[in-house]
Amino acid sequence: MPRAFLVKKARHSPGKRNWSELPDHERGYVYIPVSAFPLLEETEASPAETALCLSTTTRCEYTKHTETHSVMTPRAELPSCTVLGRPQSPGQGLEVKRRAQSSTYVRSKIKVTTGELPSEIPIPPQPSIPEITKKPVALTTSPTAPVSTVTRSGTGAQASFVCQMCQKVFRYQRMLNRHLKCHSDTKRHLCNHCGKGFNDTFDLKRHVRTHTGVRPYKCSLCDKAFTQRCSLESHMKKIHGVTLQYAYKERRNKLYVCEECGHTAPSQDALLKHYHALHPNSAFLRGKGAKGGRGAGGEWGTNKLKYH
DNA sequence: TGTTGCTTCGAAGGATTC
DNA sequence: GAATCCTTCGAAGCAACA
Repeated sequence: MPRAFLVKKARHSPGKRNWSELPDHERGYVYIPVSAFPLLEETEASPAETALCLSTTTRCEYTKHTETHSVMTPRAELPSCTVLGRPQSPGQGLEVKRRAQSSTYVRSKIKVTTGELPSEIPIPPQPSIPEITKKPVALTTSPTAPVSTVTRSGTGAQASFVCQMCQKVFRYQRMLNRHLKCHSDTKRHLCNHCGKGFNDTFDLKRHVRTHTGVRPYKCSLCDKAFTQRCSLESHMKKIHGVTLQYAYKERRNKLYVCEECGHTAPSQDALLKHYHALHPNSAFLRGKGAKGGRGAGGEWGTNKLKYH
């Protein structure tokens, strides 16, 4: 039984994961043994997880990264064959075994709400969020500065918005507004699988991949695939000694991911065609129809509860 | 028991859309 | 201009292994 099964360790990083630091009884979460809750195991193992097809490419593929880079970098190949039903390569046995073990562990960590499904979770009262003073005031970095007010100083690019909770400074009010959500225990985006809440849509989307098994980022040098790009890049660096040549905070090529099966497409149109061809009844397409087509699966898997 | 690799997620910056 | 979406960085925690 995984160690994390019954023990919930406290986070020691101040100001981080405050939501997780809430006692379980206050959040309504309990840990439920997989063995005692077989349905969980069944419902969380998506077809994508079991049928995720990984390329057997082992040679190093070099490609020109982008027009903006003159450096030749090994390409972190993105899966093009993550279609359901594709057989797995023979050399994948060990990896599959590891993943299976890993999956069991991951599932055992899943927290399940003791109450209703997310869509029926009662909306708690919105915690008070500090107001932002409209009147520009002098921004001071003095440790003796009052901390009970959110302040703004300067104008235009020089403007600064300070969080009264942690004294962090932001260039834009929208940044501060979003930051203030971090101090709130209320999460607007709830996972349909486990009920966990997130501040951001993409945080939820990313989290849902832990339930669906979608791993869009595939290593071109081995069979491993990852849910996040940084995981792949870390893997490439540590395992294969390949450091992708990107500038600090440089944007990578956008990846269009089918959250149903993990298939990746080079463009939004290609992704749409894929959805129409293989997942005509997907939540993605339903959302597209409802919204008139915005974003690349932005609302997929979300269960938004708007408080404002 | 310490190290390594992987998974997961908080949080902020920037881009896109309304 | 605000809201939303996406990318990116970094850190915590776990399993596997030497």
